[in-house]
Amino acid sequence: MISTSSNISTSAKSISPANTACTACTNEYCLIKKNINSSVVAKFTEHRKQIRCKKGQQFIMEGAPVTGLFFVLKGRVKVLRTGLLGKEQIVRFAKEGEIIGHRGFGTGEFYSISAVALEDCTLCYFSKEDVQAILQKEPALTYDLMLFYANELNNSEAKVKSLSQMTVRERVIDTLLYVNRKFGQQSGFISLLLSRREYADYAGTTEEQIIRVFSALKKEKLITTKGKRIGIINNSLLKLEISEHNFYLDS
DNA sequence: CCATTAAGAGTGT
DNA sequence: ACACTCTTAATGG
Repeated sequence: MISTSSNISTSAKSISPANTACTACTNEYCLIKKNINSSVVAKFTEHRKQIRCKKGQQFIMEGAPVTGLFFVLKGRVKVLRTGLLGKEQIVRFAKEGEIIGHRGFGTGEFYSISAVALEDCTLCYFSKEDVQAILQKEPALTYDLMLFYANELNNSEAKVKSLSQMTVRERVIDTLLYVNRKFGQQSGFISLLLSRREYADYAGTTEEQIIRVFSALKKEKLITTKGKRIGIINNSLLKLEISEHNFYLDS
């Protein structure tokens, strides 16, 4: 994808000009950015740290003590819980502007989830103490966070239902629609690259089942695949198939 | 640039 | 779940 010219980029990455202030941030979905006009929030953001994360890198470890809160500035992330025999259950996927690690607040001393970068990411980090202080002082921000929590709860309830009441095929379709809705398509394929294994970990099945359902859907001309890439051909038919479970949408 | 290897996608049992 | 083939991506000269 990238041209063959080699040594130009080597020096660039060690420089860190990019601790751009939140005021200059282009990320309109971020709760902090949304409330940046408050002077209290603006001051709070001075303590922000920016972290770069390579693809595959884990930046929150389940069971580790809670130290702070992450916002995704750029890139995509998977949030997961590890089950009994190291089997991982992907709880959700996150993109720009989303919050990771928010459950550790209040009584929680330890992270209940792990988070790993699906692509090269840059994250914004705030310490637990800073976040707790700002939430006491800034109702508008706290309210926005509460809305986020409510939405998260709705999603997780929907997920319980999908895992307990849907067939494998329906869960796979549900997963495809979710990822497609959230990340969209680019030139006919879902813009987020996931392995079959990761689809399985989200849908609560095995890799083999995912592959089989995918090839069935492919035969039925509902989707198309090219390597890891998945394209949705007939969105409305797919929706129809799970409509009796009336999933109401999460973003 | 090509050759070798490793990783992941598919399929049958 | 396992074994196997086939395809694609990564590595190294």
